[in-house]
Amino acid sequence: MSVGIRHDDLRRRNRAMVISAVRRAGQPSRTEIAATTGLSHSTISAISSDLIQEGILTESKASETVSLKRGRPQVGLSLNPEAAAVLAVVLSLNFLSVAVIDYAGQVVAEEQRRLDTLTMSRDELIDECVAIVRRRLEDPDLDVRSVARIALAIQGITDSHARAMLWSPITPQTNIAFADILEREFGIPAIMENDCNMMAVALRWRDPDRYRDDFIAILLSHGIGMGLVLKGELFTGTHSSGGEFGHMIHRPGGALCRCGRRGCVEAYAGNYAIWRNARQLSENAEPVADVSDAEMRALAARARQTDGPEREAYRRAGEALGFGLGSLFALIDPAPVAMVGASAAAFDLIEPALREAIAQTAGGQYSGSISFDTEPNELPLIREGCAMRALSFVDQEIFAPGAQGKSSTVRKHVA
Amino acid sequence: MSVGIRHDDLRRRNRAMVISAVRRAGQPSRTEIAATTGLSHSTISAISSDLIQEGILTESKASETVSLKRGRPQVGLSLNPEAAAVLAVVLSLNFLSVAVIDYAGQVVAEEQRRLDTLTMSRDELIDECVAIVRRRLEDPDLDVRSVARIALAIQGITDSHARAMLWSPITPQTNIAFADILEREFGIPAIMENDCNMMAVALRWRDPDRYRDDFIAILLSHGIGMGLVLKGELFTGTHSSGGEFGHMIHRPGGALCRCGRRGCVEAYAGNYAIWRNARQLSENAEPVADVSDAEMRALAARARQTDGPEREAYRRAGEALGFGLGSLFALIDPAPVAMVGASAAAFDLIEPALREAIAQTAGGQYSGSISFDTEPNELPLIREGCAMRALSFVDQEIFAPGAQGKSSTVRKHVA
DNA sequence: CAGTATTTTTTCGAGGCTCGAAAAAATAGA
DNA sequence: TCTATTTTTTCGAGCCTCGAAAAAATACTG
Repeated sequence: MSVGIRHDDLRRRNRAMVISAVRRAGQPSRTEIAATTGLSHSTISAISSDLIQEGILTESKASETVSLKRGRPQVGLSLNPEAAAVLAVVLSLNFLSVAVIDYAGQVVAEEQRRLDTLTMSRDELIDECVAIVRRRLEDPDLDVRSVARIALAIQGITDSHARAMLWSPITPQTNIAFADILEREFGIPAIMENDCNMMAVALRWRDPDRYRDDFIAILLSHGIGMGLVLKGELFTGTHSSGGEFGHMIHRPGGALCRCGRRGCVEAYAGNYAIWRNARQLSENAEPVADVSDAEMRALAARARQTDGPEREAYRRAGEALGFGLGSLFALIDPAPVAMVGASAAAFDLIEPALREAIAQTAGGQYSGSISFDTEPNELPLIREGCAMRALSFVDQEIFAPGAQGKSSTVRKHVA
Repeated sequence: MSVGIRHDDLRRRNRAMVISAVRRAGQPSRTEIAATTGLSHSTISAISSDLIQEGILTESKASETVSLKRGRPQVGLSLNPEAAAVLAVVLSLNFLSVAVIDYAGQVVAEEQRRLDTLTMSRDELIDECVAIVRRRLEDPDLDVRSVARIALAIQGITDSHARAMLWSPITPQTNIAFADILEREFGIPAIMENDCNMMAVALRWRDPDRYRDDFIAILLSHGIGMGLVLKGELFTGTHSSGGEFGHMIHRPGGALCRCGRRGCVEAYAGNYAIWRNARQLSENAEPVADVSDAEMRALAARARQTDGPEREAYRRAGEALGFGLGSLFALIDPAPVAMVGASAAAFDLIEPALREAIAQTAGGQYSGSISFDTEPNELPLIREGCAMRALSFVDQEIFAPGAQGKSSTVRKHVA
């Protein structure tokens, strides 16, 4: 059962709320914060004065343009970029990238590397991640003491405690506790997140009007992934990152999937599946390890040109996605969908069959109202989500801590 | 964004927590409550003394048997049965029942009625519900002023605000705002809930060890329904009661479902589907309106006796349920499952194919650890859940109200 | 049976927090 | 320069929770 509210929780929670209001609004005045949080002006005044003194917020002569109004002008509050920094590490197929982000959310440094993740050993994989983080931390421009959090996103399944990668299509290795490893190595709290979940987090920040409380982000790539936000909360499984939309069953006993099972949505809609069908190979043909973006673009071009096996392959992908979404909508009610990843550029080929399939399912009654948006470039999205995730942690756990963490390293250096 | 915590919320929340602790534990002492809530002894003392004075809790010389210990004996706190009462109304196929439950959770009166729901008009349906409630409220043994809530459970889809039935298999009528109707008629707050969700609520109260934070209740009946608890919360759709497990797609374009679509899980696992397959009718055959329990028992008996079409029908039901659960487990991770309803008595016929199917899905890696429990009698479960739902409302909204509701009718009569 | 040990519950003062009202600050218009 | 207006801070009041100590209620002990 949930625990009672202690007296000191009050301040902590309201501090967190003020910080979060500032992060959302950018440069709100105290009055605006009072309005959005529902707290009184006096309380906001007290809390924000604390936060400014601690170096977490700064005053900035806000909205000079809007000072057409009479009366004392509003003073904008903004996040102090120097209050902390976080690292966002993204590990995907044959690619590793890291970005340093200041407390206000600006990227201050980054580095990218090509790897051969499929053939690397466990230790090589770990070493590369540790090394790229170390290089960033050794950057003389960066105050290492200010780095408060490392967030690592990976394609694949992570555990629900955000500690480890359990399984990933980018490597044959399994169960690597990246978060624990980085934490031990650098003494900085780390979390391990699923890439699609981070896409969803980023979409929420990018377009809060469209992606508010309930929406779905689907990654159309070599595999099929999903990030799901329900009732304003990232939806995760109880043991793992969950939301393995790509491995819902489309046709029992059907096409061979990369996961070794049969009939998964991915076995019809993943790049390898589209490629396999376009070449008219058997459904039992072993999934290929990778199909280049260029090759997929060529497939899509041919599909647009002539009504051949390529077009049929995309049609089947749409059908699988449609029935999958239909089953999903039976469980959670329809919501806006973002199609992310290289194959989202071919969504025109996928959409007709997808809509036709949804119309045959329980979600069909709403099928007109279901809207799709496409975003071909997943990497920036994942990195952005990762950064926001890490920053939210700093907001809540470090700058609005429970009694035990009152004197953290980070706070000291700012004061 | 969530709202700030005002100062007066504190007491309210902690009051609610104390009440809920008492409801869960039965007869806890103040010391026990302090332990489970994490609040100090002084706080618990203050709050419970308030609650006793207001007639919500009563002291009861607790645990006379356990008074073997030294020291001042613990005084048990329990819910005052007279503090309030709620009505639990359950409307299912051809059947209407109502129960009056006191604040401590004991049934004090009940009434049941057979109807012909499939042929009744909208007004007849509403009138029957209003009439049965009125008869209970006119009972001279009942203090009407103490009735604080009416909860109505129905098979079918309800809206997410718990106001209306949107669609139900028990009647051709749609969109009946039962909650609003009852509320207007009697001036008592009412809610409209989905039957399977109430099953899940009841299971949590009955066996909190097994059904704690994550579990699934599946109704195997004429149709297939589901109640889902995730992270300790009842899972509902954003617009409707959600969790329409029975209408996930098992085989695209497959057997004809009662909902008019094709290939739903229910079209293989609902009573009418089993009956249809056992008779070796076409998958396109119109679903029959009802199959009697006796007939289903006869089918099951034949299936156990000889390896004929009956056994095959149950096998197909198991397969559909298995693939459906497998897809569900891809999204939410495996969890304990309760199979409820008359067909749960035939679960021995269903289970082998079900497990075999799950093993072929993403949930398969855990298939050994997935445990099923059966409960053939859904009605008591639904009523129990309904009652607990209504009582929880009274606990939280009436006895631990926000500033506006401080002087409710109910409170006055108790004081 | 009186005295002691033990456990539960209440009492009481201290310390925090939020709130509303009033004051102070900062600007635009007259 | 003065006034109106809006934002922000200040200040006292009112709650709430907490810890420590006191009070209450029982079992053990000789």
